Amino acid sequence: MTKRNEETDNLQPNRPRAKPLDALDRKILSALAEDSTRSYADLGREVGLSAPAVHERVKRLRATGVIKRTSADLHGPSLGKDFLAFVHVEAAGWGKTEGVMEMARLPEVEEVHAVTGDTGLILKVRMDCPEAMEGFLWRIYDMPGVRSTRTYVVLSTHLERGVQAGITPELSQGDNLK
Amino acid sequence: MTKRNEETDNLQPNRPRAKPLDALDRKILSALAEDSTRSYADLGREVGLSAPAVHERVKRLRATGVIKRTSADLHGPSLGKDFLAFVHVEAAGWGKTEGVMEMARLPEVEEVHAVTGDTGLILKVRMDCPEAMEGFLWRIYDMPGVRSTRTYVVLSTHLERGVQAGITPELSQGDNLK
DNA sequence: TGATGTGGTGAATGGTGTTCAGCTAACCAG
DNA sequence: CTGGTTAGCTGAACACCATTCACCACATCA
Repeated sequence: MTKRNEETDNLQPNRPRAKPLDALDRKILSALAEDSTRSYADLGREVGLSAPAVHERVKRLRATGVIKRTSADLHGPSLGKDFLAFVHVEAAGWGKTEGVMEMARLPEVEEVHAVTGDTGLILKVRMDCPEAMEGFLWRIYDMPGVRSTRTYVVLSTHLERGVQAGITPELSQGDNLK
Repeated sequence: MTKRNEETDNLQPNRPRAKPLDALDRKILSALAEDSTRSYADLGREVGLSAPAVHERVKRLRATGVIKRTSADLHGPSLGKDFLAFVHVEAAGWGKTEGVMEMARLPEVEEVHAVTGDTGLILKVRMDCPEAMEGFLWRIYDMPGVRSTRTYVVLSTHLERGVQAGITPELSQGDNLK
């Protein structure tokens, strides 16, 4: 029944961050990042807490935006999207303006990043077939300011996962020692 | 409890695919990709089915691998991972051998793709700070066969989402007409 | 036409999410 | 040192939801 509060996702670094995430939080996050269908009782058994305690923490992690959302990860090829590519876009003079939002609206686009280096924008796009790619690139070129693109077609994906919680102690420099 | 069966992800188009995914399946998938905490009764109300019917379909979609898993999407900066980058790796003579698996074991690495174009491998990596990036690149260079790398530091992310179900009818060319 | 299988429904049930009152320990002010 | 306040955990209670089941409708096919 969780409401969709996705507007606070990665736009703001999340305002109401009061608690600095202790080791138990990280364990819970790590487990939920792997499989969010596990019961609170189950998680509690693993980290040494009661079910309501785990529930309380997860609720807080959601509210503070540490858990952006919980989603089903779909298999591209099963949905007819056999074609994955990264597209580097070189555009003139729009930092985070209209053009970026326009790209984000295209259903093929999964990621849009502004980057340093020999390009300005990196897009991750997934679609049916190479022909669809051609049409997609035309649409990109139609956008004002787009100078050039470079496409990297993915031949095989060997790893594709979300943000890792990272339970290694050296990652957090003052959390669980209290 | 889901094991990491990422090696069968888009290498095979998934074996036990019997059903060709009708429009209702896509609606359900689209909804679950947005928010997998919604109840079956709720989903059923949206697509016009009873709760057990939706449950049956979701169970099948899981079994056939269309739903790879359901996971909590974490917020990098809240976990101390403020630094995101794409690394292009040029390596000599290993297609999908040991080196790729070695990279996938590094906790900073979120994605590994073999691509066409002026590079061989694209890595998506997330870590604490630029200093960590330096150490990471050293480890990459230590791997046998690595010739060169090119790093694109992400300045801002404007979109980051999973595979879209794509309910637009023209995407599937012969699915729901039976 | 009758057998078979697929996929749906509504009702029943067991498990899980969720709430609540109370307990404990830490912290702070007096 | 002591009393008040707060944060966070626990076990019990409750409501809701996932899951199962028997039954049914419809399409397919011998």
